Amino acid sequence: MAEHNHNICIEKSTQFAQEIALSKGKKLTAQRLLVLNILLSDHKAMGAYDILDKMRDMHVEGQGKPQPPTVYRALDFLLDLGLIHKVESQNSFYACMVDKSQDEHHLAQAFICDECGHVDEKIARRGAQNLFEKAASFGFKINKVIVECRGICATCQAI
Amino acid sequence: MAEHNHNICIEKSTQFAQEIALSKGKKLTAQRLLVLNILLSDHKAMGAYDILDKMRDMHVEGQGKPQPPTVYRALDFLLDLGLIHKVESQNSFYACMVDKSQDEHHLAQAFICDECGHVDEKIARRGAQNLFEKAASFGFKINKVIVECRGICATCQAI
DNA sequence: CTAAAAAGTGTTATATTATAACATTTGGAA
DNA sequence: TTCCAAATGTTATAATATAACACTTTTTAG
Repeated sequence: MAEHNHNICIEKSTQFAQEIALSKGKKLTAQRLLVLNILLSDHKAMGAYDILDKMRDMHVEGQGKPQPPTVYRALDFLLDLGLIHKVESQNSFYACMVDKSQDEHHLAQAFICDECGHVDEKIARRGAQNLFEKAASFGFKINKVIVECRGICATCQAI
Repeated sequence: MAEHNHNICIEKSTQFAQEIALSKGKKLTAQRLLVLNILLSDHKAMGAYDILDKMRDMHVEGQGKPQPPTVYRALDFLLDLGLIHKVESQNSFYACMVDKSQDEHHLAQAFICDECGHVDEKIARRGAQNLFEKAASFGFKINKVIVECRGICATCQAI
């Protein structure tokens, strides 16, 4: 992965998350940042209860352990801001990889490895345009598009 | 909907279902046909438990009422044969609308109305090709593609 | 500054979606 | 006809997600 400096990736994502939250009058609280950082720690899709387990592992003595609503609230918040996305076909979540300062309303295509869970996210301008045109041809008004490619990543094929 | 004769649609779908099951050495039993017919009765996506409720409504006295595994088994069977598809983004199922005798390995694009649940299914040749090429460019091997467009159908917009 | 409102969090319980495990029945093949 | 494989019935439970309400913290208006 010569092209991906992950420290910079995390730093930039966290910083951008702060900015976008502020710009929408929202607060990126400690809990929300924790969930984001768990998802940023590698580019793998994780289930809500896996995230919850990580939060519990990290939890400070003397406090109750986090419960499902805690993680789902943070996930909802991050989804709203577009900082993470859901893999609908496996009920998992991953940190968005697109620099949204460049491209706020993109059609994301997720390429999810069924071996290791790694997610690559690409932008599809032409693909989005085609879908919107096709929908318009029979009067359908699209609100949201989901494109998920399930398969095996290059790394896992090499193993 | 001048273009869609639904009686013919159901008849053809049921007949084709029989053929494809036979050709794969499988049996389209009464239960499986019941689930398929429930989904064919209109082109709406339904949850597994909604289907189960319909099966229970129809159930004959003197027998136990069907349980969740019953409907999930039938759904799995029909999914395997490509006779139905799952809407991953809402855990629902709909009867496939494509004439698969013409086009067995298509990339299906589902257009799901969030008002009425109606599903239109289109085939995307070019879209599929673009996705496979893009995946190949970074060594990703696609096994399955999910494309779901959520929005409002022409009929519901007119209301 | 302070009271009231709003946003966020903690906690318990429960809803929704899906499957495991094992017993029983059915429909053909040997 | 007996045996095998496929299908079904049944009970229990796993996995995913949210409702509801109490409490705390932050923001805002006066």
